[in-house]
Amino acid sequence: MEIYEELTARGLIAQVTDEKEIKELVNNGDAVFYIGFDPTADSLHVGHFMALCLMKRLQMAGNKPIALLGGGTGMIGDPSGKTDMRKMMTKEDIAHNIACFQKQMSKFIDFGEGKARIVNNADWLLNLNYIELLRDVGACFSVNNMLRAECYKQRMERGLTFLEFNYMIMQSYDFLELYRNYGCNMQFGGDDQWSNMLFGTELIRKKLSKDAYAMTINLLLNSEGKKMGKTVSGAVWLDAEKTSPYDFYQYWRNVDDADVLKCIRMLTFLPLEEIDKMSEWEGSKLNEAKEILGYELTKLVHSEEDAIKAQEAARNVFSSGSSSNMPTSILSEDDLKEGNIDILSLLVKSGLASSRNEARRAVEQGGVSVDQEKVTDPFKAFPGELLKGDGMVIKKGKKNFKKIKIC
RNA sequence: GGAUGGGUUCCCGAGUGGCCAAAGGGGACAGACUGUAAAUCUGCUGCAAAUUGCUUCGGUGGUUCGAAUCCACCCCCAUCCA
Repeated sequence: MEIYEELTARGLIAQVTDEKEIKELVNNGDAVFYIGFDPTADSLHVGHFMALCLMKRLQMAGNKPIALLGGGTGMIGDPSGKTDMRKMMTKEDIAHNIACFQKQMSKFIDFGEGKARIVNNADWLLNLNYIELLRDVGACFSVNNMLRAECYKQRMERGLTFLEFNYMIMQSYDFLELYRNYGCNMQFGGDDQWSNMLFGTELIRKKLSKDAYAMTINLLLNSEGKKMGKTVSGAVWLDAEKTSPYDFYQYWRNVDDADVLKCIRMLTFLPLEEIDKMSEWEGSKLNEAKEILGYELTKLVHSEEDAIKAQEAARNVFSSGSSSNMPTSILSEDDLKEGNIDILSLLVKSGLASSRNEARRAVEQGGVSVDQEKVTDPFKAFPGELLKGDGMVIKKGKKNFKKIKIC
């Protein structure tokens, strides 16, 4: 199966400007394509991961990827798909985020000589002259057309600043610039980027009378139509410091039944035949598919070792209650009061509860146990001795475990 | 610049002098049921402490025994007019 067909079969492709041309380019390995990454945080997240996978798949098929870091566009902020104005980032933030992105990306993509490229649009955007730019490319944009673009519709209701309105122009200019300098003939991006990308191809046509192509990938949505990779506390990060491999594994281990297969298909590199077999699985058998999903992704993002550890920790905790590889909190003697520690402090210090009130609630509602024994008295205290050596295991709710030790 | 309507707890949204830590819904959390799923039902949802105290309703001042609520000024958002 050729690469384009595989991408389609995995449900990745959303929209393309010219299917026939793109199929040919990509399958022959003739595409020089770019994907833009806006440095809005100091770590990549699952959404970026999809883009990186796509990059990798296409690279393996002989195409040349360019990762474009938005050091310049980041100064503006993309309004697409956002309901509110973005917070403006400082130059320092952006530079820091870019450095973090670069590091993480090189884990996935081989940026060796002639294989792939990483560029920063700050290099050409920051020194643009306003009047020159207006005369040069501003004349190629019809405001009427821009306002019709889907990505602005929502913002027309809630407010859109001129700053953000210009994002599309900058992104189009990027494409033009990459076409000129690196022969970049294709742009990929999330489906929410579609209109921005179209304007880029149009700009190239107007300025250079050349054809360039655009293709979007489906956003990873769950069965309720919400973006995946988000939790209440924020995104699921690829950085182990921000989302531990265990939590990362657990996120995927816990996806809805309805979403497992889609995730496996879109995010993992497992062969399609194997995935097709799984689609027969039903009921609790799907739990196996979830394990596979968690394992595969943790392996890709972190390492095989982390994946094994996370899987074992999860299995131990949920079946046998054994505590090996369990996430651990280390306390110090200072956390003890007269040699003891009370249950509420344990919950708070281990991070299982964010306040003593919350901890109290959990205890009172029967949701807490220590070393397999339910604790219902919020004043219960434990001697510090128990924390020495192997420590003790504290559980809040069904899925939150922590081993606690002292040293 | 002018007119009008707004800014309430994680979100939406009620509250127009004391009975307000603030209705209702959503979400989150906990319990039951399960498969670490979904749906459903129940509890719970500012912080700390055993009957209490403290902080919160865009900001700053003021009136009052008492302010989310009244007054003044300011900031922000939306709509219409320029």
